[in-house]
Amino acid sequence: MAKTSPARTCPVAAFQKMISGKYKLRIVWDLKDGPRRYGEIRSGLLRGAEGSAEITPRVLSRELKALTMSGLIDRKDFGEVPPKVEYRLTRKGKSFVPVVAAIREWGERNLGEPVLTEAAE
Amino acid sequence: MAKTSPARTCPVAAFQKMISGKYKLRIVWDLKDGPRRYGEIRSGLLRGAEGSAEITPRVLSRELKALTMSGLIDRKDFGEVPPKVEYRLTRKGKSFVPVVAAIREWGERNLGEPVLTEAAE
DNA sequence: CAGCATCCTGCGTGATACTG
DNA sequence: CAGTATCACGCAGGATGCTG
Repeated sequence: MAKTSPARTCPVAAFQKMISGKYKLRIVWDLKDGPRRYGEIRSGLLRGAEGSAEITPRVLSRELKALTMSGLIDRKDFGEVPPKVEYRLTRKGKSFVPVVAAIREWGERNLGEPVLTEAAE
Repeated sequence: MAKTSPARTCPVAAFQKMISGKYKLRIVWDLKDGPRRYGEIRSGLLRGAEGSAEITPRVLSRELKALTMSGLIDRKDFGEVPPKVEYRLTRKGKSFVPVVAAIREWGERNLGEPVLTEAAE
């Protein structure tokens, strides 16, 4: 459906869809320091979260696959046993890091504290 | 800082939670130009989306309430009939606009095109 | 006009178990 | 180690109808 439709799927909506999922953003952030293996990502996510119990392989796998299909990360399978797979940011993924950084920065400044609504209530 | 704060609810996770919902980001973006009435927001969201059919009052209402409770927007009820309610960004909400801007900018640059996964790297 | 009440459905996510 | 398969469930979110 090429369509002539000029209505460009609202970038924000597309973004929402791309990062939908509880771990995608954190995975990207985790990979900014370099390639990581499946298990490392998993452990990393666990360390970062105090609330999450465990990330099931099914979920993590899905997130990674989605990120790969979004073109943010790249999967490198070393083949052979024992299995070794590394995930790394693509160029697109790297270009996305600053955005995540902005999000984190803002979040740290405004979400760390218990919502101090300056005039609310 | 109450708590020992070793595991600070990951800002990214908090962010995700805050903007969870299909319209929150777009509502914030819409309000950056100034206060808007309920109906205006609704129409605005419809214009911006080519895919969304209609936003049900139930959903929009919920999003607005959530944003209000997050401290991003402020609800001003003019009372009296006919009902007139305006929503506007709080200081916190305004500080969030640049982040959304970054998201949009990145999205426009990278999500408008059909994912050209650069094989090379 | 700006909502709320009710019903219904798909999907994201967690738990558990198994495999190459 | 790095996944896949199956089951189950909560909840976001759409449809409809009603109200102050």
